[in-house]
Amino acid sequence: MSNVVVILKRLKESGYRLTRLREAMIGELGTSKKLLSAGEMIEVLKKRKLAFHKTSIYRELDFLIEQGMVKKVNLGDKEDRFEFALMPHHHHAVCHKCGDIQHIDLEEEVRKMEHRLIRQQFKAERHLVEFFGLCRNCQ
Amino acid sequence: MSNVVVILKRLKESGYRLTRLREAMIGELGTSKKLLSAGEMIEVLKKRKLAFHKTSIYRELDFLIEQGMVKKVNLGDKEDRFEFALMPHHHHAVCHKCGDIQHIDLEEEVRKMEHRLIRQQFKAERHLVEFFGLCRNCQ
DNA sequence: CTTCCTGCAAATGCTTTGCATGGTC
DNA sequence: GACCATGCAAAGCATTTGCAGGAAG
Repeated sequence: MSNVVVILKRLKESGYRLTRLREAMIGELGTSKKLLSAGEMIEVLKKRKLAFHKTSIYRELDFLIEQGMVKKVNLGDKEDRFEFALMPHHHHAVCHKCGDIQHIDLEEEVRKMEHRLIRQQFKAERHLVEFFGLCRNCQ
Repeated sequence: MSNVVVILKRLKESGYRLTRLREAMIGELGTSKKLLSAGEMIEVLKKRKLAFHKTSIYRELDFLIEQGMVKKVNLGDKEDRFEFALMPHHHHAVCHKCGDIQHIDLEEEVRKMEHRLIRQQFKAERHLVEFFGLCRNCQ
């Protein structure tokens, strides 16, 4: 069952409504190859000719985060970006040409980094590990 | 010769002036244990009873970046933070309790990560690798 | 006394809030 | 019909810009 369906189902079970906008936003998050920011979400939905107000996008994103369905990802620019919270912890390789992202597993190397930090008496709890460059199609 | 002195010297040689505010800001960047954001710079200098206008802080930070003396570092929050550009590439271990930072060298592990990406046909050009946790004093 | 620097006021851009209306179940 | 969701207007906040006055050399 796709993440999109799982999320819609959970929200429904919690007594929340399945509105046009909510379904569209969750759908976009599920299919977009890029990590969308609030502004990009607004643009994408405008292109789909949906009628809505910006305010609702910000509110809905906050709502989805509160519900634990979505989480913020920061790629070092000022915009918060959003992705489903359901997937296991991972990192991103972001193509700066087409915006496409690959989800990558770097846990092994991250663990080594954390060990190095322990030797320096720093107890790591959270990290930010993201890469930017060119994807296979854009090289 | 300290970074602070080097920067003041270079600016002077380029025909720029050494004003109270400029010297104070460069001094703070040189001595702060935290990575300062524009807002924090404003607070710190206010505490020192310097008279100045916010605008000047933003303008001066931009100026120092243009001159190549300072660079922006993003730690995944919305605020840009600033540090001297003179030091070699490095990463940060940020204590979320006291804000203190350690500069760390993780080049070896980063190179391994980049190799893993190459195997997935992604050509890495830039990365964001930062850690958050507790420093030796705060554990 | 030149030209760099700064203060101030206002504009910008993104995000949030309050309140009334509308839509979903 | 109840209550969640949305539209709209206005407020907030960090940052930027234009212009005129101030100070470093």
